[in-house]
Amino acid sequence: MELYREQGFDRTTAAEIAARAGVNERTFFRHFPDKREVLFDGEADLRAALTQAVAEAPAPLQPLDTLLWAFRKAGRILEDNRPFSEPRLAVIAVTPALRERELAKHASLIEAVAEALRQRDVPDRLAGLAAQTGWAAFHHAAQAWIDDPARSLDAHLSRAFDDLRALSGTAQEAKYAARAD
Amino acid sequence: MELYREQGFDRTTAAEIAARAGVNERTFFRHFPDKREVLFDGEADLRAALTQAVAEAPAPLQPLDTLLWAFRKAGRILEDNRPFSEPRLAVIAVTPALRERELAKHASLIEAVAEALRQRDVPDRLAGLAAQTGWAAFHHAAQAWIDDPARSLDAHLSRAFDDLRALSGTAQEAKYAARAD
DNA sequence: TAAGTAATGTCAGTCACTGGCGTCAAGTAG
DNA sequence: CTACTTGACGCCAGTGACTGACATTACTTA
Repeated sequence: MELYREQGFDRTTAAEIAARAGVNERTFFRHFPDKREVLFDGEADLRAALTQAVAEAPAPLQPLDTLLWAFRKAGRILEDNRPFSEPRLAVIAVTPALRERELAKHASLIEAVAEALRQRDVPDRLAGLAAQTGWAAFHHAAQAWIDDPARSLDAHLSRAFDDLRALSGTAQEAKYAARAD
Repeated sequence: MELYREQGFDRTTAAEIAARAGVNERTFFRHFPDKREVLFDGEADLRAALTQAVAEAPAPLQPLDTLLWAFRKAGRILEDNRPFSEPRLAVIAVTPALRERELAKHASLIEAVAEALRQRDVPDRLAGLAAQTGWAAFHHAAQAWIDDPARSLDAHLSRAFDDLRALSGTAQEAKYAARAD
């Protein structure tokens, strides 16, 4: 992170990172499959938290409500990690190669969430769609929360999921949801 | 494509591709920024078709209906290109590096669609969410269409968007939508 | 403490990609 | 028709991400 922030991702070599960490370059590549992966280490935690939260959600909830519940719960990880994830996201945002990897990670998380939904007897076809849709809302909320930390992540989540529902509703509902911030 | 299909993406070098095309390796990299990009050349066409279709959609439509309309229209490009895109997708599917790039392309298309929606006065916050959500449905439909070409792409699209609506509906609606295939 | 195992260092090699430079072909102005 | 520009291509050398093979060191455990 230090190096990536100082000189940018593209201009820091794997050898530099290894040196800064006090190890050999070869050793670096034994810990991380590639240069990008360094920034996506906590992903396993988030995945575990998410799938577990989906599994633990109250039984009678609808797919999207299940996801909202799960995202609220897993969101605490984000809130706790904000000091770390903020510079991290800044680096990712300005590096196309890292954005690609981020999207791949998200896709993998979405698939895990979809699978967790299927375990809850959400119909197969709906599970994938619900996971992607819910994730989109989650992602929007997280982005809004980064830009505007004054509100809680939960508040941003509620709004994003309301927007989602408004999308499938009537014109009036959609416009209403848009007007109320 | 020949080489990627014969020996896989990872095991074909840029030099081989260049040789097969009868040019120098350096020339290859002057035409494509990198090895992956070769498989994503038609993207500009799809983007143009999509944004134009969104712009041309009947005025009174809701965001998601606008997208359904646009995807139907742009879907013809897919139908016409099926012989090309089928082996292409097969190669992408088995190569993580290519899947990453595909996700990046999709993200870029989604952003273009979102922008097209904003041009139609879809509220800012809703546009991004609608684009991602609609794209998810489109993608599911396209995938289903690849797996089951018996039905038309339009039919798959209708079903996917119905699923989408069912997600925001009541439990009964969702289960009903799932039962009807 | 000795044997075994896992982590690290060293070295050489492959390959994607880049900058610099010379060549050659196709205009284009005069 | 000629001089001049422009653009596509080939050639060469270099950087840097990774990888495999093997030696070495650190750590466990009997």
